[in-house]
Amino acid sequence: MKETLTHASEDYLKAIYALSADGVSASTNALAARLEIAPASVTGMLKRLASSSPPLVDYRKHHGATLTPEGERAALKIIRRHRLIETYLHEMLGYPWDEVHVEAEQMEHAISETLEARIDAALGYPTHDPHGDPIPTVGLLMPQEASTPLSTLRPPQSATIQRVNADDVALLRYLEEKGLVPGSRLEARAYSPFDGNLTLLLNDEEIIVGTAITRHIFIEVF
Amino acid sequence: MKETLTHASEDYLKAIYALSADGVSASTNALAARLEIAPASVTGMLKRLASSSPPLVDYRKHHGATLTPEGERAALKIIRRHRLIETYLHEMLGYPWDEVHVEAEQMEHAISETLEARIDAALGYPTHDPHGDPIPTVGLLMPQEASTPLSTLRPPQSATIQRVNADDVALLRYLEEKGLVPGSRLEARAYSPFDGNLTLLLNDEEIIVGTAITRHIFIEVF
DNA sequence: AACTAAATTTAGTCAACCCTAAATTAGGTT
DNA sequence: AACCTAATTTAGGGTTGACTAAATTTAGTT
Repeated sequence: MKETLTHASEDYLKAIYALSADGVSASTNALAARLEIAPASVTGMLKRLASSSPPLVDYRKHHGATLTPEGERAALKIIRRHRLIETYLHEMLGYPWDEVHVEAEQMEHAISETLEARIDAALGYPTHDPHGDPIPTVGLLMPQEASTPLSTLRPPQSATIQRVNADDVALLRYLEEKGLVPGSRLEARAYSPFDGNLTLLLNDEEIIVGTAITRHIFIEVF
Repeated sequence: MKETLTHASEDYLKAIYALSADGVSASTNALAARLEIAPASVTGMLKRLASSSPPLVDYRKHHGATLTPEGERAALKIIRRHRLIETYLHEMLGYPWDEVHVEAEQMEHAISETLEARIDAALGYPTHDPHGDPIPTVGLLMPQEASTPLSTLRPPQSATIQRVNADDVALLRYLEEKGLVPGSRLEARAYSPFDGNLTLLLNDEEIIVGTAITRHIFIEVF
């Protein structure tokens, strides 16, 4: 029951987890796109993951894959590790938030359970990573939290940024510069229909952001 | 010129570095024993390392391998990384010194140059790891330091422990418990010939240690 | 110089992952 | 119901890095 997974398997499980929202299976092509490998390679790996013991995915030809309970546990374990590492790099080593993802992507496959626990403790058992994503618990439960896209905010509503969902380094750098990071408070001043631009009051400054940005930011309205 | 090395290659280079003292080549069998793989597998890898561009080892059939300048640079890079990680785990995350090696063995293949530099800075540019081994410089020079085995100490000499050369977790744990760690001062009280036992004064206590222990400890006499 | 034991290499396999190109299937449209 | 396209799988390869068993080389001993 303790067979160590290969790096590639771990990456697949993470990707399947990310692509399959409530029961919807992750398609071969979607996985190939996300992992930047050829679709044919995905087929091969899905077969392997499905025929391992215990099986980590349920795989139906031409219908993609979903995680088995074991597969989901494995996925959550890696996601937890990834987010703890991101948080550690950011908080303890001064890593800029746009760089933590790439580094964590490598490290998550290389640290022991022990180190994971020490990192967790050193950080004071954090619940969210630098992008605002929830960190799965030690028991491997993913905290579910409602969140609304910033694109739905309308004057005169106010909100706090909860989570920023983006991989693009340039975008992250831009967002940080503007102060569009988890925890920031903002107020909608104007909304322009058709283009979806929002005028926001943030740190006493007004900024105008389009949907290409507001799509990636999730908020808690108050 | 920047082709990334595989994990296995890095492990081989480290092993060859460790086994080849001044020009002496590392034999196939010695490498196999150290890496815990079959000798035949070593032959295959040595050929690959020798025929890569640039070649990382000089390999002569039946005569083992030595590192080329490129191979040595690569080896020192990994050793530096390994020792920085060991030091970090020990100093910043409270890892016991007997556990740092195993963890670093995995992590050394997974961290970026950037993270290496941040770790180095966070530690204040340390020169030695928790076992007292010198950390190669950023310029990849290995500090050479003379050191005498504790087994050669004789009453009434005194010395400081400089370095402890052991992988065995149980031994390391024992040594730490007794205070036989780098930096400790000790004084030889008695030496018994034939069995080589040394009676040492250490932290106001007398302990008797045999050659199985004194062999692994290196000192600076004063 | 011949023999032998130890060290090393060759030869043949295997598993994990990736690839491209060709074949097939699913599912929506006419 | 036949057809087309997009999604997917099959088929055939390639690389890395390990294995075992058999063959060979080296080096030490007689």
